[in-house]
Amino acid sequence: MKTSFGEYIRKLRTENGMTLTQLAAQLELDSANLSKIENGKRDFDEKRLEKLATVFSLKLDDIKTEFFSDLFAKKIYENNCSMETLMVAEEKVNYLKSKNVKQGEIKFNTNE
Amino acid sequence: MKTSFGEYIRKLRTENGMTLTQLAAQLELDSANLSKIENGKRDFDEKRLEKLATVFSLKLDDIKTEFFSDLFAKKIYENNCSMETLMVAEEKVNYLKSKNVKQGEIKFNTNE
DNA sequence: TTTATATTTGTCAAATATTGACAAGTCTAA
DNA sequence: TTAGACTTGTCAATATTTGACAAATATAAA
Repeated sequence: MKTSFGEYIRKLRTENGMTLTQLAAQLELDSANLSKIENGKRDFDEKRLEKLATVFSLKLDDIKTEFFSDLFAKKIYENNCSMETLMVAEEKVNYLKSKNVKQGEIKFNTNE
Repeated sequence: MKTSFGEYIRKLRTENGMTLTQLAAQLELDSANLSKIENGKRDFDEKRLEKLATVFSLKLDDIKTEFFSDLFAKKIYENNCSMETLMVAEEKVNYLKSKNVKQGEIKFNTNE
């Protein structure tokens, strides 16, 4: 968990004995760009998360956790955000979820 | 805390008896676009967070918490990420911090 | 109603950012 | 040295975001 997303991919790749060229082909991207991704000089494109999961037979959810947590951590670190930010984010997610459940189901009472 | 960033701005604005035009002028943006921001149809530009803090005499840290937590919550909600994502993000932030403290204290002036 | 102000919505070109692609470089192991 | 793996730099093509303006709607007071 304590790695950047680039390092995470590199680990997966080398553990499976693949070269940059081989993995890049499977992910349908340039090996030079994959190299940059692994070295944190480019971002991995969100739309390829599913391919990545397929190639390494991993659960998409686990890959997403790795991907988005990395995104958040970098933003927080770069912007010197307080750790409270994550707590508030959690509240907000729960709020969004409860708000949307009500929409989907029969709404008996609205909180607004 | 249970509001979008747009709703947060609107609350600040109306509580201070300002019109869209007035606040937009202070933030140096178009009032039509500020309207969209408040209604969640556009994103508030990160580079204006400081101006926002100044206008309402708020601590920049609090505004940042509101802003970034909103960003994260929306991403998590949209992508159906697990809540674990936030825990992992926390670990990663701590890792980035400890990594960089070490750089600052032990390593001197390495440019890589 | 009319008028003035406030807000919303649509659109579009300009400014930015991201991506794909390729060339040329380094590094390592035969 | 050669081959394969990897890295780095660059740039045009795409995509996204932004600023700006016009026009529509809403609200409230006269």
